[in-house]
Amino acid sequence: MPDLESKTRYDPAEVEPRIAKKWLDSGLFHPQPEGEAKDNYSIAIPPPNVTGVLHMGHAFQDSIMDTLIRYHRMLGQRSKWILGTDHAGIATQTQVERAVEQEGTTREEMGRERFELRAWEWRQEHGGTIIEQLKRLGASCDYAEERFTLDEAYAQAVLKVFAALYEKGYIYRDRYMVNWDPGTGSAISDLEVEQREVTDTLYYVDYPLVSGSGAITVATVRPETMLADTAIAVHPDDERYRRLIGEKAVLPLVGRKLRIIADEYVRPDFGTGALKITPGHDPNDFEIGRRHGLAQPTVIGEDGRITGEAPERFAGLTVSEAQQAVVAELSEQGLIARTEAHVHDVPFSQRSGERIEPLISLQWFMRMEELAAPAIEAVRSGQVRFTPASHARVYLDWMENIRPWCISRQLWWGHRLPVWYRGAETYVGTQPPRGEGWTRDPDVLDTWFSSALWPFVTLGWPDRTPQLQAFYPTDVLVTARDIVFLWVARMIMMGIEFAGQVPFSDVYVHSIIQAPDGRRMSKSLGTGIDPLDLIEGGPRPPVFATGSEPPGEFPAYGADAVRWGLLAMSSGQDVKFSEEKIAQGQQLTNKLWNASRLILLGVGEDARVAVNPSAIEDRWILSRLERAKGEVSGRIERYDFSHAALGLYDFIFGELCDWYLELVKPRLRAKEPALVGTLVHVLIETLALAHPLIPFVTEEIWSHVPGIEGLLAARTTPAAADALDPEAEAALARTIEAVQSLRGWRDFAGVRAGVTVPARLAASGYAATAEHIARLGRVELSDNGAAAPVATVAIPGGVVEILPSDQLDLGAAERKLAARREQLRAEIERAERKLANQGFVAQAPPEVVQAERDKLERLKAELEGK
RNA sequence: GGGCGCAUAGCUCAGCGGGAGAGCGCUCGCUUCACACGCGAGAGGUCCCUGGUUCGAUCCCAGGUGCGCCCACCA
Repeated sequence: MPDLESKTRYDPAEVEPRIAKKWLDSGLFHPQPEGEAKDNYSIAIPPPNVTGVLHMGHAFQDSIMDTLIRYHRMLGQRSKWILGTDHAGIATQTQVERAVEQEGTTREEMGRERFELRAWEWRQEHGGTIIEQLKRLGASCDYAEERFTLDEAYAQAVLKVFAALYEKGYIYRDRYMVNWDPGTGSAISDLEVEQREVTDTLYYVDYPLVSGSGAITVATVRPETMLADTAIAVHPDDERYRRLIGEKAVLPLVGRKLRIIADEYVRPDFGTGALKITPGHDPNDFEIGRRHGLAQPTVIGEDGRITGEAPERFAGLTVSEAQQAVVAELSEQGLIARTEAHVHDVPFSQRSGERIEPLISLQWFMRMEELAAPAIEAVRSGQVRFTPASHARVYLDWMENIRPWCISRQLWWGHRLPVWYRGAETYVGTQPPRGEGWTRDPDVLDTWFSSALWPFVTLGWPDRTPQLQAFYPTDVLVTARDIVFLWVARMIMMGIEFAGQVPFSDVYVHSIIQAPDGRRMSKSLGTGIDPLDLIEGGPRPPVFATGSEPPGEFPAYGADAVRWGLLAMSSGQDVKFSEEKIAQGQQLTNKLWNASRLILLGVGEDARVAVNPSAIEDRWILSRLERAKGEVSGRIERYDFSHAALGLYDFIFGELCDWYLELVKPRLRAKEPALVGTLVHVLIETLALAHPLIPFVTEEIWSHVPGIEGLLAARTTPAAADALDPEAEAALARTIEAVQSLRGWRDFAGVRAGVTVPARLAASGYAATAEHIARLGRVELSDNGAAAPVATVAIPGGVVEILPSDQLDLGAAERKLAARREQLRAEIERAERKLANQGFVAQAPPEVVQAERDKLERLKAELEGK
């Protein structure tokens, strides 16, 4: 145990690892699965990627969840934070592929079986990192029941769900237009596609008419796809082309004859008003093609190269090579009428960053309407609430227009589809089919398919486990908005369908923390930081540098400071990362540490005395503490973490330290028993109040409080709340204002810091606090009625008259006083004008009018005093 | 093309019908026996613009400007 007396600074680096171990050894984070979910409290962590490392978004999100979990645990609820990791199909497979290539081989060379083994090894090597980082942050997860989405039991549950949805007819196989990601060599879902603005060349290409009478010109940004054109479309009402409908044109370079068709989809005002139709490589053309019964030739393969369906000279070229070749040939033949630059949105893969190649592919899909219906109702009815509430509408809009989900992925790392084929037969089941000659589908499921089951499969579903009984449904899902559709919506649907209840009653959508320059935090952009570098000290990336200073290093702020700072940053909006807030958190921990030293070293060893407030300031701090408890708790419960954090800070700095501890120092030196009781009580309650936000420093101080046993983290807050004490609050508010006025006057009048000034109190309402005013305002009060005051200081309820003293040089202050008088006159005039306004006096609420009158009186009194 | 949000002190942000606040930064003064990662006192703001509602607008309404995000298959 470090020596309280010698440590004038709180040292998180020494304290935090020690405290973390204490918590882990205590078993506190692993609740027994007892009782009912409605009485217990649980949160399922959004499972981080198994081989990932903690980034700022995690640290932020985990600070929020841990605050909630610790808060509810201290309310006496059995609280479980469900922990685990996600296999993260594409992300992990990509990592392993890279590692394998370093070793001089490739995924293909290794073959599926060996590669999967290598991936499991990779998980062994790198899978524990993020869990250890969570512990360092102080996250009170249930580490004893860590789950993984590829665990045997989890995998079985996934297959069971797949088979059940197949039985219901929701899951089916189809040849359909998909988003092909050439980067990962897999289809991906609509949600994994992002639109990016791109400047392309728009080519105007002449397609000669079969009739020989000229040509029809189409505009395209993808000339290479013309190799798969099957028609030309115009708008039925377009006068320019009406006579051509039904005629044919020759597809250049290929020679195929294309019918000219009419379709309302075509926009007459874009390009030439004639659109080439490529059903195999464009989602819109695909639909048009279906309407008109067109063939769907494919000239771009899944490898991103031109296929044999195109003329031989193009086969094997990459898409961009093919574009060059096609444009060259068209130019040669004089078929490119003109070109222009065209800015438009183009789909890219969020996974690989490569441009999506829309193509027709045989994939597994899932129809969503039936599952969506009750999930829509759950939000409409308020069974699931979003915070901020605006997200509910976005969710509903998306759910009401939900489309089929492409769930198969051409990867090796993941849940392999429980589907086998034999000739024309298809078998779907959690166990392999009996009999010979079956081949299993090579594809795996979209990672989000298994994530969608997270809140109940982690608790043992499909078995009816005590865990499920005790902790499902969970209470709140804490997430960023970028995965509301990908994950949250799907969890709600699957939870209702398979676990029979919504998976959580609240969804808290938190802000996204951006880099200080407003860009998103990203390792590749150099705009990210490792939270551990903030906690333990580490390099400060250039974008985090302040001013023109070189970036240097982060100090070791400690986990509490990082947690508090992140909470203080949170809001409904996206926020820029602010190191100042972390620093403010550090100040708070240090302040609390030192305030506790003052108290604990002051009260001595056997200090547990009953709370028996004897002085007005004791009543005041108890009342203020009660208020702070109410505010901080209320804000945590409303997911308003920044105000919870700032409210705590204000109480500790602005009330406990700045005023109460200063007020009671003389009594503390005298070890007045009544004070000791109150002080220790206030310390204990403050630690408990602060613990969910800054758990380490509070737990450490807790262990120094005499007579205390057990962990603060395990303490449950006594229900009985002390009443507020308005009288004491009002008395101290006056006292504080009076002290501040005196200090202000001193500074203003140039009184040296060490000088105590003789004065006379000519004000009512200070019977209990005159001594405080004298000490903190540094005046010596007397009732010397004879001396004429040399100055007066206005305070609530009267004035303090400053008496002559050779320590004072008031001539130096006269100019300043004149300025103050001017200001007072102006304010008086403003107030008088306002009160002369009949509209104001007649229509404003009486208390507002009265407040204005009081203010005028005060101003006048002060002016007269000067 | 739809939808949402934000513009307040040098910086990051609170506030949201009755003459605006915090942290950091800045200025001045303090070895006041818990803390100089501290204490005390200050300076600093046409609360984006234009109209409207109101006795009164930073706050409500309308329009505008600027910035950001989400959704959407227009070559």
